[in-house]
Amino acid sequence: MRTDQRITTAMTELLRRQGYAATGIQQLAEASGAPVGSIYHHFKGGKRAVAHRALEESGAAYLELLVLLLGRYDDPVAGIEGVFADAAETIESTGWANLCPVGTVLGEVADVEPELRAAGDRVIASWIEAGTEHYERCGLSGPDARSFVYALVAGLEGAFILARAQRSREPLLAAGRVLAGSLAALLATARPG
Amino acid sequence: MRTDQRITTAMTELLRRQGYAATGIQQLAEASGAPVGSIYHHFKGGKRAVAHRALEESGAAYLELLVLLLGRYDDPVAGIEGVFADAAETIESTGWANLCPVGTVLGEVADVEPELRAAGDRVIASWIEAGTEHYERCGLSGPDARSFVYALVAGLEGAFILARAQRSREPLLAAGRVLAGSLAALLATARPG
DNA sequence: GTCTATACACAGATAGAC
DNA sequence: GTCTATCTGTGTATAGAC
Repeated sequence: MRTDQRITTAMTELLRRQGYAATGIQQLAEASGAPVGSIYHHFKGGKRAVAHRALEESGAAYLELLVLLLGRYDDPVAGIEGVFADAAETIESTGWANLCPVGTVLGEVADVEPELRAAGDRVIASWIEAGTEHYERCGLSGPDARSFVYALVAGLEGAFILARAQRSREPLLAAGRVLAGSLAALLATARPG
Repeated sequence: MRTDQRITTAMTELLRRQGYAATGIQQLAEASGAPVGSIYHHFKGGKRAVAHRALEESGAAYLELLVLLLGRYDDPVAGIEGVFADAAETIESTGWANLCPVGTVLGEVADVEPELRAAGDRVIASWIEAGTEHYERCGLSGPDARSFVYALVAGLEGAFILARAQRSREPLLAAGRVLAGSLAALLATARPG
């Protein structure tokens, strides 16, 4: 694997576990196997630039994953419960590590790192757009689809936090159940009968 | 105001804005007006102890606030939309600062600060318990109430992140709309007719 | 209980040999 | 493109005068 890719991947993992501020260049060097000088060679902007790349990469990966997971079932309602159940299983099996560095980092730096906030903004916008199209194809109106996707992403990110804090799958399973019910109700009114 | 209270209050504000790792003792001293030595005098455990206290205090404050806001309307569904609308207005008027230091800090330190994670766990448990009782009184079954409260708290925390990242009220308003609809559906099946 | 000075480790970043 | 040594600032924490 190329050096810059190894650095980005290591950064993603560190952001997941401990966030942006607590992650040091030295630690990144150890985790990636690349010496400090190499990091600055590949990323002129230093730590911030590496994090920027890591957010973009994670954002794109989750965009693919989300669409894949949601489309896995014929029934959209089952798809929602499936996504949350999968997340619950994964998060426990990783020892309650965060699944999404984007949410963690944005919560931490949105007020103090304009560049990273803007990168996260673009990532989230891409999720909302793709999700909205997905649920429009399922039969929801544009506004309903968009609202539901915001609730879905917010519910996922929030439930990640609760699940990690409580070391329990319950927050994810509960949020999935409620959002699945919500989608069922929206679909029922959208295509009555 | 007492010195230890000033320190705790300043820490809460700093945690909100920039999280735990990025907040230094020196910065806390400046923000609180108390010199470094006084911080260590009042909080033997240093930075971690101050953050611990700040989380407990914020948790208790939000417990009161949440119950107050939810009970403000006779109609529980209107209460949900009211909470999210209020949050949207407040978050914008503060320049997109985080409203809840608990979520931010937990996302950042859950894997690396066991003491703070445990403190946050207790705070969240207190929210879930109080919220569950509230919605049981509204007519939901115990399991439905508990699931809905998890979805509610997760939706709030997640929407805070999205709203700050996008500098938009839309995530909060959208999540509120969806969760209000979800509660309406749950109430309709709980007390038919 | 308040405040200053300081110890010691480590941060991010850079220069320059290889 | 890789790696080492190092610069400068800041981090947490403490000792001890007041």
